[in-house]
Amino acid sequence: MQRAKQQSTVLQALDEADGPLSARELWSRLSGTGVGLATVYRALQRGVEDGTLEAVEVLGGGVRYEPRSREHHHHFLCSTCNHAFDLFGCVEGLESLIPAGFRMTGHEVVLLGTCDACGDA
Amino acid sequence: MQRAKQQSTVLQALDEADGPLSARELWSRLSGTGVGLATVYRALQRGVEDGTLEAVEVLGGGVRYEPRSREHHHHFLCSTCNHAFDLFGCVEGLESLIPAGFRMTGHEVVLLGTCDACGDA
DNA sequence: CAAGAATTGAGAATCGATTATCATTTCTCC
DNA sequence: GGAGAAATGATAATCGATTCTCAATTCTTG
Repeated sequence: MQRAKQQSTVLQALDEADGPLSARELWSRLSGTGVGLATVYRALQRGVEDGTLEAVEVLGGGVRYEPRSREHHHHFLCSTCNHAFDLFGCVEGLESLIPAGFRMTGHEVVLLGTCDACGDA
Repeated sequence: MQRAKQQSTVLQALDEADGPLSARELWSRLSGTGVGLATVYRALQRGVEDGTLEAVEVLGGGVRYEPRSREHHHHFLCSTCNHAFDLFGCVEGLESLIPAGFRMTGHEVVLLGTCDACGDA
């Protein structure tokens, strides 16, 4: 098998995903390419270091990674397949929740439910 | 030390907290009472089983627990002390984010920033 | 107070996720 | 083509969180 290009294979697979992927999710999408799990972790780590990738924590599945190039967005977590999908758009009224004395620097929104594919069943 | 009442000590400490606590956070608040970490886990597990407690995942700190009696609310995570605070109120416009074919059953909102105490520094 | 059941704390064991190691392979630059 | 640097895959080691084990303690019921 071809080597020394495995990391770009990993990053490309992440780019093509419809949401943030965990190391294992990403690895399973690469089965057949011979890429090792260690290489997946290496590619992710390097991506985070050089600012290409961002580590995000959605829910129920540890850390997931996505390209930092994506615009501000949130996620939908399917409780059946446990996959996180990107959602575009944002919400209103967050400021009203902040208690006095607290300073807000960011926010995360996660919608839960069943995705299109899992809802058919 | 007194025994056989340790579990209620644990649950009481959780009731008095201003947000969901992880097993370790809860345990550290009980230092001096002689309660063991295993007992904290036992109390939490039992609480979840009988429906008194709810396990919630906020961000950056694994599973936290809170009494199920609390009304619908969200959380503020202080990036300095890593403590999660309850927030009351909710947000608008969540439905508009859902893609076609997806069904939403719930949502989580986490605001990030610095809390009152940490912001003073 | 006695007997058996339940609770407890300490530490060992387990589990999953991530990182480190190492021999091999591939790449780069001459 | 050759030498040294970098990348790779398999697997061992590590790490933190949680669960399990077990002997000692406490509770309950009479």
